Amino acid sequence: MNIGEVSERAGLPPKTIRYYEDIGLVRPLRSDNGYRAFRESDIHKLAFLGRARTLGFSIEDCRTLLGLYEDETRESAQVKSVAKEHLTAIDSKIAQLKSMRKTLSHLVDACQGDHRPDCPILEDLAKGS
Amino acid sequence: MNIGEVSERAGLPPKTIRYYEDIGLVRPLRSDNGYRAFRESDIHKLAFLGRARTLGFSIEDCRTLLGLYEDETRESAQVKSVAKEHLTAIDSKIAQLKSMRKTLSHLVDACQGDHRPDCPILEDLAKGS
DNA sequence: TCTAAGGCTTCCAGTTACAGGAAGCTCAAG
DNA sequence: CTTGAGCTTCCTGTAACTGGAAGCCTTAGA
Repeated sequence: MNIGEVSERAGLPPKTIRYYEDIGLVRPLRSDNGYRAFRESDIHKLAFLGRARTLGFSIEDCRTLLGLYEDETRESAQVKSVAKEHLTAIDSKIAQLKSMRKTLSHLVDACQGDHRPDCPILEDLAKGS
Repeated sequence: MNIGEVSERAGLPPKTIRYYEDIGLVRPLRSDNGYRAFRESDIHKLAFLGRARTLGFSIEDCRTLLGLYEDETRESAQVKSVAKEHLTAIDSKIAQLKSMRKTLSHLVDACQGDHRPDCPILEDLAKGS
């Protein structure tokens, strides 16, 4: 199967698929004309990767997860460990964003947003909280 | 004042300060020995930038905000507009992270995390939600 | 006076996960 | 036989820095 169809079926842009091959996440065969020839197993892997990326896992995490997926001797604890660390990272990102959001929304509310130059947002940035 | 002291006073690493000069956010003078010579106004700007970055504004937003800050003829509506757009972006990032968090925490909870290979996390990634 | 340690300089590479675009080969249709 | 779509590789750019190398400047101590 050519990259175009794979792209549709796996839900990933061709550029991304080529990139994943570049970094060794998938290894499609090649046809005589030089085109990539994907097997069902490649598509399966790509879809796996797409879903892992949707959950926010880094490429390196994805590589690890894919390795574990293909390793019959894995222990679920290994998978869980990767996922838990990622969950922690997500939590701290959320906390950071919420903190930004809080400050920023106060400032936005305090700003008149009219034609005059006076602005609490700039004042805050200028002198700190 | 040299970059080291400015770094401490503005709370930004020297590398970052040099970078900000590179991209034209600050324009410190130069001493005869070639060292950067920062004025109080430079430090003030750098601190402003540091706080704007802490609130998650992009460098380009920071450039805009700094420009507005120094523009006596600004209208607060311009500032508010930048801030509101950023707030919206923050909100959608939070929403996205929360969505990831929800799925992922369900999966993590469902995974035994023991020595056996069976893992709901991998199963989910393999076949999608 | 010489030296060694910092601090400063510039410049180049690496990071993350791709996207855009150019130049050129291949294939299917009319 | 030509045209257009699809494929290939390769190079560049993105965001916002960080790390490191090579080398100049300054200052304190032996």
